[in-house]
Amino acid sequence: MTTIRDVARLAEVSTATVSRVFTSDPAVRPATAERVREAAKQLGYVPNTLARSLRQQTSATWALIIADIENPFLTQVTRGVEDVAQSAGYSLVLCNTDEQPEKEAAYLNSAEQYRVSGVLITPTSATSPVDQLLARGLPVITMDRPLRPDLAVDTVLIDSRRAARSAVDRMIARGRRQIACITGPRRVFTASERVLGYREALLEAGLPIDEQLIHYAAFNEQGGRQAADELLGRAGAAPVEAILVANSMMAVGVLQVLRERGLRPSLDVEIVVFDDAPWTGLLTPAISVIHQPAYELGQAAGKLLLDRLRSPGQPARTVMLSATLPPEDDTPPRDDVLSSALLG
Amino acid sequence: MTTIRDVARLAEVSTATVSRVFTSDPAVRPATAERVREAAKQLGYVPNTLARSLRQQTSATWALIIADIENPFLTQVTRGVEDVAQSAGYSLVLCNTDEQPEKEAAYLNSAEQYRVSGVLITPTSATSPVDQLLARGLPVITMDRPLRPDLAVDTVLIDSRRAARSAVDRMIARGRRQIACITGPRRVFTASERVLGYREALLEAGLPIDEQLIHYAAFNEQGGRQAADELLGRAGAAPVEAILVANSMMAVGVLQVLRERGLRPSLDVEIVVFDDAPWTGLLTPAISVIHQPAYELGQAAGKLLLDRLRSPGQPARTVMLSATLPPEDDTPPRDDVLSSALLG
DNA sequence: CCGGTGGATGTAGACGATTACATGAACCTC
DNA sequence: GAGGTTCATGTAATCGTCTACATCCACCGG
Repeated sequence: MTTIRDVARLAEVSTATVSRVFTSDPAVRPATAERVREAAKQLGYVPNTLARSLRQQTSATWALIIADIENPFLTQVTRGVEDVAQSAGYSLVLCNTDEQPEKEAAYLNSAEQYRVSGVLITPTSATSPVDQLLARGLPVITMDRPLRPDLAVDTVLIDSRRAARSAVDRMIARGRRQIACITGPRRVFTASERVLGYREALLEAGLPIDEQLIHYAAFNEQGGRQAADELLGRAGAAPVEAILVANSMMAVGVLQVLRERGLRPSLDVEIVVFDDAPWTGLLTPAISVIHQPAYELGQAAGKLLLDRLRSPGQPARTVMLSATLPPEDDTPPRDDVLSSALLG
Repeated sequence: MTTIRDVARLAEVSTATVSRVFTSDPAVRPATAERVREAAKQLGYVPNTLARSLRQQTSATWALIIADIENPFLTQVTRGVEDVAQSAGYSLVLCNTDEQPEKEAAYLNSAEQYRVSGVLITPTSATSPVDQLLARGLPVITMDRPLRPDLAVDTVLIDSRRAARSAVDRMIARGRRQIACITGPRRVFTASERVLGYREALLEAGLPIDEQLIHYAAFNEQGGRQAADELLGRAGAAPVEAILVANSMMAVGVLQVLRERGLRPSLDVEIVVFDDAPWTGLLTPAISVIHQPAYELGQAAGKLLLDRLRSPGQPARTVMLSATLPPEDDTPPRDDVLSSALLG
């Protein structure tokens, strides 16, 4: 590997001058700079970021720790963060925890070892071990899920409780009564939050809450499948008329089960899903979705991190984005609408 | 930041001993090691990976450069790579090129700066600038798309030409004649390869090839939508009876257009899609998919990299995985099948 | 002509770890 | 008990870069 010394020798200057050229120090005479660049090019010199970061005590890198790289919601969040990072000159190290606290702890630790300049995380739980990072003054931004309130970290959330509530309100208005909720692991904030919204809507409408209709499962297709199987397989129970599903991967599982049981989404069982996966529009009739501003969440998180890096002292901020339920169709789905849409 | 020196002082040993403890050198007496660990814990010491990598001239990190993080095929590839990396003790830096050669070049450059120990890439073209990395002896593994054959890099591919050919064979056997192909950018290997398979099938069946039926577009929903619009909007042309679509994101766009034009997938226009996105099974009737072993591709790539790190000298290898088209239903879809599946 | 000023460049000591080699103590053997 | 061996630990150089400070030189005003 060629080093700064090799370049210095060839260009007949000191290593300091070479370094100045590569850090764009204006004090170097243009002619000298040109000679250095020429030598570097000839030798194929590339600065060693490791050495630079070690010396400067900071690396222009952020760690982005997400719960599941296969979740389209989170990949969109990633895009948002990425765009902000890139435009501000930071690289991104992406870590995938798979919702496992142990993996998460390992990544938090390695973020510290790599001396990244900031960490953005969708924590697996409110008690994720970020204390040590904060104690060192390493900025942490939490996304989509809050951490313990005493930790004072910048936070970006989506108001999914309110969205869940509106969705269930609408189901009730349409006359549904046996309304179920399939959500993620209890420990995950957004999973519980969506159940809260669901409960609020029922309470406010004066409807009873049947705990049998609330299912916590893994935040993936398999989880959705399992929960739907239990929900729909209950002997002697009143038939389920609507289901609020907490994410699009679970929805795939739920819809598969409906299909296997000969139930038609929207017609026999109304389905509302968090996340607007593009395929939801392809079903006939299309199922309802709750749009979450994922890209914007990532962007907002990136900007909070930039702000904090610029002015470390300021108090922690929380940004709340809202999820939206598209305006209701005037014509509620009926069988004849289905046929015409499908056959026509 | 506490350093190895602080720990050494507190534990009353030299920095060498502390280092030995953290690199699990067995030559340290257990009692001493314990004292060191205790001191480290008390001070909250975390080794500085930057310094370690600088000294050891290698960082236990791989760069994974993928074309599109929102492509489910590639996120599955990522999972495969990740699992191999993790079990071998490597960290993964994930970079997203968005199919843009400039971004790709920037990431290749920064991989070099970070002194990663290997690079895995889905190149945006066969001429991606990996020469310099190879010249330095930095292992490069190319995935899903080959690089110039003179470069001698390890390669993992999926035989999508053959899969495309089988899919079109089947369409022909079912009596389709106006068969179209919607694929990705011409520059991308897999995009062109799928067209080749398509052509081969038509040629072999003695059918004419209509260049108007072949559309190159962006590898995303928008691209699929645009290509389908052009394809189906041609005035006075014979109606398209089948479409081979080169990935699942494009398929969403294509299916939207069909829907808008009142055409029923499978019935009016047979659709076969590369990648088995989970939602494809939810359509009625379900559309055909070509299963690509994405996770296995990632795994294979990771293993090739491990092998190469262990024995750098060996000649480059190419692993070819096969894509599979699920066995054909005995009963070709007909309207009555549709109704029973949908209503039943 | 002299002292001062400012601009371009060089010198050398960090940054935080690893590791070849040196050291010294303990133990063994004859 | 001298010499050899082994084991645990210490010393100090090194990885590649940045940067505070020193140096040198040209130029300027009086």
